[in-house]
Amino acid sequence: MPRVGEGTIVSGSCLADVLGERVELTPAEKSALERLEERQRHIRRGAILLRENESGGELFVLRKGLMMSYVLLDDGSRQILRFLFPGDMLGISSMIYRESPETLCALSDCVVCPFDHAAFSELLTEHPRLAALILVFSQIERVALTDRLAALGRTSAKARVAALLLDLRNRLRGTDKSIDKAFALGLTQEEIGDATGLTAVHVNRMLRQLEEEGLIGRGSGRVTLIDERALARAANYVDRYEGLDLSWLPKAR
Amino acid sequence: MPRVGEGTIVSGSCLADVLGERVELTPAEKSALERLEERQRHIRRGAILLRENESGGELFVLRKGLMMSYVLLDDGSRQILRFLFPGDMLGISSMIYRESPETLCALSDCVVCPFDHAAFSELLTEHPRLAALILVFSQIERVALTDRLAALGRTSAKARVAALLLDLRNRLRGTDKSIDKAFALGLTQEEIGDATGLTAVHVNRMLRQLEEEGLIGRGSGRVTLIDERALARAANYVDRYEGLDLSWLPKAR
DNA sequence: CGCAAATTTGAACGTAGTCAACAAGTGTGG
DNA sequence: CCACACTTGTTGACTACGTTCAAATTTGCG
Repeated sequence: MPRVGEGTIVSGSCLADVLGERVELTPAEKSALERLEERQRHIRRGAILLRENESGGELFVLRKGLMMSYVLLDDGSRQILRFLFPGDMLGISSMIYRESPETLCALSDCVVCPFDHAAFSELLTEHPRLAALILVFSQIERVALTDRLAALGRTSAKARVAALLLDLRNRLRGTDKSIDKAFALGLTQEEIGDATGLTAVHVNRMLRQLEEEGLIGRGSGRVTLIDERALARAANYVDRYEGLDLSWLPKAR
Repeated sequence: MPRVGEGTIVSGSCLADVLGERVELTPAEKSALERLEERQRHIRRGAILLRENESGGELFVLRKGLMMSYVLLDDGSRQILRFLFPGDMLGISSMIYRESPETLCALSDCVVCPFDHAAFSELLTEHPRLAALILVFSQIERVALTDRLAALGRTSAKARVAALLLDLRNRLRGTDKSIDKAFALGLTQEEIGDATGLTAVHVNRMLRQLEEEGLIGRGSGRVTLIDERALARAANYVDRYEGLDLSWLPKAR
């Protein structure tokens, strides 16, 4: 994909790529999705796209980079809710609430495509099958959240860290097929802690322990999943982007 | 509402009641929702409507009673994901996955209305505004889950128990306006623990502590929220059924 | 190269878990 | 109507996982 500048229009749609992996999209559907990604905005690492309790006039499709959503509690601690990858739709919840329930923040330099509420609303009415697919992805996200809920409620620190590593790798592979066992995780241990409900100090100990047990390797900011089977076992991990049944989807328009 | 027997057809729709609180439904929309609740099934306390990893051929609307969804981890522990109240739609996730990611279980004697995938799919295509509303409720549920994720990841045992009590009361009040400060919680301390990621023993201590501090009262299976303000403060609680903006919804058909 | 951020490690502490015993309900069948 | 069994709730003593605090070390960036 060519490198593009602020505001440049490029063909293609990350969202269409993601949805297109699940169903064969019609030309009308593709062009409707492309329209959502007509505009683009480049944002820097650390930039906040939308702040908790502020109102968000726009939705976004993440086209490039890694982002996260989080909430701050009033003791100042942070809970990272979700990592966001290219093709993910951002800010649906900011649309249904007057004040956003979460902050959207870039973990690397990113490219996002903003579109407004009306465009989203129109998409839902004009393309019932896409509406259903958006509901499907909303449910996948919901189930992924319940997995994490169970992890925080009922599993050990080591299991949570292992689950995060597996999930991150799998989701990164979604957009970069060259990733296999090793990858740059692009998160600080502080961030891993805020995602898993642990302190940075304890995350460090758990990573070390996973390394000593031969489950992972580490070096120069990269992690290698050495014994994936054992990791998945330690983590109770299920890939929620597999095992889908979309046979019930309505006809495309 | 008259007491009805197995298979009896009654007018009205719990789902329409819930959605109707947010928008003015058209007659066509109402009748489409009523069609989902044509059949009813009575289930006993403790009955399992759908088991994790089994395939669910149907969706349901909960019409009466209290249910929960949970997952079991392979060490045998349980994480309760969500409590389900009248008007809630159950089993959407069992529709998009070949195997259900969660178990649905009745906490009291319940009445549910089963409908099939085709009926749901048809609803989405025939009524774009209802499709959007279902997406809205899916997002509310998602945000409620992120609140709980933050609670499990970053708050104390006492805060989690307080949050559960507040949430339960608020949701019960959704269907029974007579409930104010006192209510029968209908959960064992074991269940409260499985929802909050604690042990039953520790839940007991936290309830006692909340009682000793004068935040709640307890007696004969009922809980009274004495100092609601202090409870909400202790719990970081936000009611996610408030503060909605649905002005962007598409036109009704 | 120099500084700030991130990682690493150790020691002490505390929240919540575990185990165990008992009490109080709850429902069932005699 | 009571006796019995079983579930649920209550309490105490002990344990352990993860946190906190502090300091040293490494990394990465301007």
